Formats: sequence, structure tokens, C-alpha cells
Amino acid sequence: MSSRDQLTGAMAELLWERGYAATSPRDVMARAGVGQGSMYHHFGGKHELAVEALSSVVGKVTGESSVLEGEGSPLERIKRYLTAPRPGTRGCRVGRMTQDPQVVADAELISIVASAFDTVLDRWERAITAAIEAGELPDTVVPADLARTLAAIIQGGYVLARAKGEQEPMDAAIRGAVAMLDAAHASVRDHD
Amino acid sequence: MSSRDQLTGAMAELLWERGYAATSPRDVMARAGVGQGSMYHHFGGKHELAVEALSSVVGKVTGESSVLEGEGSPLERIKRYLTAPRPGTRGCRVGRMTQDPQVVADAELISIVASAFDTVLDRWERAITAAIEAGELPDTVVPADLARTLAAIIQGGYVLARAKGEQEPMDAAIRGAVAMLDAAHASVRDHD
DNA sequence: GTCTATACATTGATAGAC
DNA sequence: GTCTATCAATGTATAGAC
Repeated sequence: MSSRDQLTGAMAELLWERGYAATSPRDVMARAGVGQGSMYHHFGGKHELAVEALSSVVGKVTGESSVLEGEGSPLERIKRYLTAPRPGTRGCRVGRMTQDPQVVADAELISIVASAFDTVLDRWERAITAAIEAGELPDTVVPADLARTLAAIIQGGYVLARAKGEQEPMDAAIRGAVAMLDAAHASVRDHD
Repeated sequence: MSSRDQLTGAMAELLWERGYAATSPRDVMARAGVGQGSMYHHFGGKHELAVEALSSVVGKVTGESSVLEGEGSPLERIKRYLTAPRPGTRGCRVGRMTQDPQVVADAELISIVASAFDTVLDRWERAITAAIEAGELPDTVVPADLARTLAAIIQGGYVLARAKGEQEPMDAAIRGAVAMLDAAHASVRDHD
């Protein structure tokens, strides 16, 4: 693997583990196993390296086809996506960036984060719309709203898990969400 | 106001605006309008000052009686608490700390955060239990789970709002949550 | 109690040899 | 392309005068 790839890989890991502000070029070079000159040859500096690393992470996450667009009924897909395994205490690779003041102040970095959420929210919205059309959710539900609610539950689950240093709050938040979706589903069926 | 109070106040503000790692003792002293000697006279260092400032913030937030324990039916109180104004792009004073690697690694700081969430989650849980007993939510709902779901929606709402630099994602997430609670409520009534 | 001066490590970047 | 040496600025803390 090239020095360049070693560097973006190491930066991606460190962005996840420590965030942007807390990661120094020295940390990245040490993990990548390359010298200082190598890094400043391939990249203009920390900012440029982070842009490339974060873009790569977001590309991988939003590039792969989502469970939300897979097999099964819309509500099944929604619940399957919600209950997919998520190590809560490690935090979200993308969402964690929003709490880093240096990232939010950096137009280029925050726009990568914003567009990643746009992509995910769009998938949520389409799955929810399909669920309403399939009669699995009441038509009083606004897809754009519920999309943000469900995305927030995952993001907030990470916050709760990190606050306690345990996985359980994340899992509990997801179980509660699924229970609410089931109750909403029940409220539609009863009106048939 | 004493220098000591100026310092804790300034640190509390900066913890909110920039987090712990990104706040230097120099920043705090500048905002507090005191010299260096003054700070190191009152506090052992940055850590000690942050502990006092964060404890004070958490004390104020969890000390005041919550809307969750106020007037109205349990479900009304839950919805009123959810829809209380929250400037999303500023982030949560407490929740933001969980994404700061230096805070999570600091046993004293993270325990302040954890206990703040414990307090809030306990209030959520009691209100939800009361709503179930009042027949406003289905008894299939697990209070401890839904408490974490609703707390996560607020925390995740901050993340989405900061990602976009807008208030709207937070408000949308809350509207979606209220809609789901209403749907769940409907599913109970129909079974009467 | 508060101030200024100073110390020492780390950060992010540059210079220049190979 | 990669290395080591070095730099100016900043972060955190101490010293010592008043």
C-alpha cells in the first residue's frame, strides 16, 4: 500500500477515534508509519489530508447499497436498518465530527458531513414514504420529519452510549424506536 | 462577582462553544478578564476548573424542576418537553462533551456527564410509566427503552442541526417524534 | 489574591539533504 | 518520494513580585 493510502487510512481512523482537532499530523504519520516529509509531499497539510480521509469514509458509507433499499416490506427494511449492529461507544464516524468546533468552522469539512447526512436522510425518506403507501405507517406521518427522527435516534444513541461508556443505551433507544413504529403500524391496521 | 465565579462562568461558556480540548486556560482567563496567577490560585489547572464549571452547569440543568414533572397529563407533559425551544446549532451543553476524547478519557468529567443523563432519563422513565398507566401509550412500551429513544431524539437532533448549520432538522426530528407518540396513543384508544 | 515573566512540551508547517 | 532538522505559535503550568 502506498504512503499516500497509509496516510489517508491512518487519518480516517484517528478522525473516528479522536476527532479532527485532537489529531495532530505527528499522530497520523506515526500510525501510518511514514516520515514528515512524506506527508507534506502528498498533502498540503492536516486540513487537506482530513478532507481526503473524510471524503473517503463518507464515500464508502454512502456508496454501498443500504439495507433501507434492500429486500422486504418498507417497514421491515426500516426496522432491519435500525437494528443493524452499531458499536455505540465508538461513536459515529460522521456524526462525531459535528461536535468538533474546528470541523464546524471549516466550510469544506462540514460540507462533507452535511452531504453525507443528506444522502442518508434521503434514503430514510424514501423508505418511509413507501411504508406509508404500503399502509404500514399512518398517512399522518410526514416522511421528511420521521426521517430526521429516526436518524436522530441513531445519532443520539451514540451520545447516550458514550456518556455511559456502555452499548446498552444505544440498544435500548433502538428497541424503543421499533416499539413506537410497531404501535404506529397497529394504529393503521385498526382503521382498516 | 468574584474572580473565581468569573472563571467558572467563562469556562462553562467555552465548554459549550468549543468543548474541553479546544479550550485553553488562556482563552478562559481572557474571557473572565483575569490574569494567569488568579486562575492558578483558585484552581489546580484546566481540569479542576472544568470539573467545577461542568458540575455547576449540570447542577443548574438538573436542579430546576422539569416540564416532565409539571402540569397536565403525562403524554401532554412529554410532548411539551419535547417541543420546548432548543437552539439546535449550538449543541447540547452536556451531550457535546461525549464526543470530546479528552472528556471521555477523564473519569471525573465523564462521570458528571453520565450522572446528568441518569437524572434526565429517570424523569423520562417516570413520565412514560405514568402515560402507560393513564392509557395514553400502549403497555407494550418499555419505559426504560422509550426514555432512551426520546432522549436520543433530542441529542441526535443537535447533531443533525449542527451538520446542516440550521435549526430545521432539530424541529423536524421533534415533530416526527410527536407524530409517532400520537400514532401510538391512537393505537391504544382503538383497543378500548 | 492578583499580576507579569518565564519555562517547557506540543502543534502544524518549512527547509533542505538524499 | 522520503528523510531529518528546525521553526514560530500555542498550550499548560510554575516562579516570584506586589
